[in-house]
Amino acid sequence: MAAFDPHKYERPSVTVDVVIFGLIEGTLHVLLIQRGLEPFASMWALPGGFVRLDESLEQAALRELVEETGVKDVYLEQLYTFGDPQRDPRTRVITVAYFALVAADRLRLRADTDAAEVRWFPAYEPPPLAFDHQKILDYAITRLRYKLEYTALAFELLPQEFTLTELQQAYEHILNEELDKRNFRRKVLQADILDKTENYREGGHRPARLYSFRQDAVAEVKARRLFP
Amino acid sequence: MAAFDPHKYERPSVTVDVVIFGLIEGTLHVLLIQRGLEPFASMWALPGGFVRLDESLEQAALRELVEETGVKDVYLEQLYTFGDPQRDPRTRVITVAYFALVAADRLRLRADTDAAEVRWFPAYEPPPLAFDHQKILDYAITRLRYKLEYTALAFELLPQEFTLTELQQAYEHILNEELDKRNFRRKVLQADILDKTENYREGGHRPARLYSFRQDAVAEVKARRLFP
DNA sequence: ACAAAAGTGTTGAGAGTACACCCATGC
DNA sequence: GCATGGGTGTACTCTCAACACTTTTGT
Repeated sequence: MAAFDPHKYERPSVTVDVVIFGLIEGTLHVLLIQRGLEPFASMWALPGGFVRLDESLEQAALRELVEETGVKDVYLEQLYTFGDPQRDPRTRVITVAYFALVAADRLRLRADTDAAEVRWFPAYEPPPLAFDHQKILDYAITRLRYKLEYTALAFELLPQEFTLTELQQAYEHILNEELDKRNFRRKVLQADILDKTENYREGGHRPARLYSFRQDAVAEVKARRLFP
Repeated sequence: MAAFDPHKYERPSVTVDVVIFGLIEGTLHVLLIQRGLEPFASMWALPGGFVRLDESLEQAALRELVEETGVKDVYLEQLYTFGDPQRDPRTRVITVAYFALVAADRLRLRADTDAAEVRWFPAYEPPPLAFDHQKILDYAITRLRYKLEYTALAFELLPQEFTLTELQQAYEHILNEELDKRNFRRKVLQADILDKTENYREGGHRPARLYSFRQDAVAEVKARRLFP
C-alpha cells in the first residue's frame, strides 16, 4: 500500500458467493438459485451478492446464507477469492467465495419449498452454472474432501444425533472411497469426539445406537488430523 | 449473485498485499516498505497496491512482487482476503493477501539496497505495522508453518544448491522445533525429491554434499505430506 | 592432534490395514 | 425362521521416534 488515492483508481465491484453444501438422502447437494437477469438469465448460480460498505466479508456471506436457507448457526469458512478480469462479461467483479455446511436436520427451511428459483442439486452433477461458478464449486468440493481427510468436519452435515453407519456413509460418499467398518468405528471412537446417547434409530432391522458430536471438541477437531 | 446493477452499489477499493518471505542468515525475514503518506505515515507496511481493472489478482500480486524485489519466478500463493470495514480508517478497502517465498540466492536484487524505504525485517519481530498488517503477517506465518509440515516447500527459500543441514535448519527455524538429524535425512532422501550433485560446500570443516531440488517433483511435492 | 561439522543404522512403539462372524430386530 | 443391517477383535505391516559413534576436513 504505497500511494493512496481512492479516487485515482477505478474500483471493481465486490461480491460474495456461498457454496452451501447439505446431505440429502446420503448424497451431497449444493444450493443453487436461478438467475432472473442477464447475463446468464434463467441459468443456475451460486447464491451471492454485493458486499455492502458497512459489513465485513463474513457478514455478507452470512447474510446470503440466511437469506437463502434461514439458518445461521452453521459452519462457514472463506474459500478463495476469484478475480479474473473476464469472469463477468459486463464489468470487473471480484468475488470472495465462502463455503458452508448445513446439517441435514436444519435444511427443510426455506430451501425445500419448491419455489423453483432456489433448489438443491447433486453437487457432483449440477446443471450448467453461470459465470465461473462451476470452477468455484469444483474448488469447494476439493476443499471439502481435503478437510474431511484430516478433520471430523462431516459432523456439520449430519443431524444432531446420528448413527455410526450414517457418519461412515457420509465420509464414503464425499471422499468417494469405501472404508472398513471396524476400522472406521475404532478410529472415530478413539478420537474421543463423540457422545454415546441413550437413543436408538428404529425401523428396518436392529436399532442403531445414536451418537452426538461433543460440542467442546469442535474447535479442537477442526484443527486435528483425523483420517490419514 | 441475484440482482445486478453495478451502479446501484457503492464499490469498495480492492488492493493486494504480499507477504514476501526470505531466509537471511538462517532466519526468516519479511520484506516491508515504509509508508510515505497518511495514515500511518512513516510506519512499515506490507508491499501492496490497488488492483487494476484489467489485471487478475495474481497478476497484481506478481506486479507488486516484481516492483519490490525484481524477481518473478518465485512461489506465490493466495493467502486470505481481509475485508473488515474498519481496517482502513478512511474508506472501505478490501485486500487480497498473497504470500511469496523468495530463494536466498535471488534476494540481493532490489531489496538489499538500503534505500531506507524497503527493507527486510525478522519475520518474528517486525516493527509496528500499519493497518491490520500484523494480523496478515501472523496469518502468513501460520500458513507457512502449516505447509512446511506436510510439503517440501522449504526448498523455495533455499538457494538452488544446498546442504542437508541447511535444509534441516530452515525447517527447524520455521517450525520452531528441533528435528533429529538422522530421521530428517532419511525422510527427505526417501521422499525422492532431491538430486545429489557432485558439488560440496567447503570452508569450515568437513565439506558437505550439495543437493538440488528435483524440478519434476515440484508439483507433486506441493500436494504431498512430507512431515507428520 | 584436536576441534567442528558431516555422515550413517537399529530398535521399539504405535497406528494403519486387512479380514469374518455373531446379534438384535421386523416381517 | 430368515433377511437385514448393527456391532465386535486380532494379527501383520509400516512408519515414527529415540538414540551415539565414525569420518573428513581446517587449523
